[in-house]
Amino acid sequence: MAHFGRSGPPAIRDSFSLLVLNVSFRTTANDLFPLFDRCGDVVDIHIPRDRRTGDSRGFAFVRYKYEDEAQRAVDKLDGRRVDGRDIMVQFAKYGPNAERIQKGRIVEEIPKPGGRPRSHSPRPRYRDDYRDRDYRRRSRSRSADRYERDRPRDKDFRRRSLSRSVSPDYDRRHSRRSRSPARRSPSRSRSNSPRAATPSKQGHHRSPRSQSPT
DNA sequence: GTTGAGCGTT
Repeated sequence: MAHFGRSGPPAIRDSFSLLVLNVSFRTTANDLFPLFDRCGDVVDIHIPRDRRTGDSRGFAFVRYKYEDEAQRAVDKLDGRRVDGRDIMVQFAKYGPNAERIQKGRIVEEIPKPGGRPRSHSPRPRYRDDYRDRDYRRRSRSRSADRYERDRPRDKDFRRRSLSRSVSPDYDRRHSRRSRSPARRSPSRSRSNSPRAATPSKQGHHRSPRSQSPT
């Protein structure tokens, strides 16, 4: 019943795949079940989720028993407002079973048990195309934008950064032993760095006594 | 806490 995608797709011999788009990210299969179930017998509902976060991608797949019900749902639930968003119901075109789907009708051939052809498998070679599933960049949103940022490829840069960190550190310790350890503005120590100090901070200083007690 | 064109099994 409400356990969709738990034990995999049940009896997909004859079913119609419907694609529901424009659904809210919070919408779940259980939320669409009562809605689509009213249009007919829903065989199964699957909502693709992200492997990283696990959140819904914003669309779901609904399988009906008959095309009549599927078509009805497309005409009835299509444009329906769900969770505050207008969903779009349409027949699934692509998918793992799309090759065997005709207008939404899954004409999957059932392998006959015991009747295994010993001659030669119709598969010349194994399907190593699994890697081809590079999972197209569907997340063209904030997530992608953030990752699109220029990443530091220069490893030397990182190393140099580390080395540079050591120099001032040594100077600071040395200076501390030689000079007065206390009462030393951090900004002054910074000036000791081999690199030219940036006097850009010498604008104007406000009174330190902002809240002086009376 | 956010986002929004499309096509699916963790």
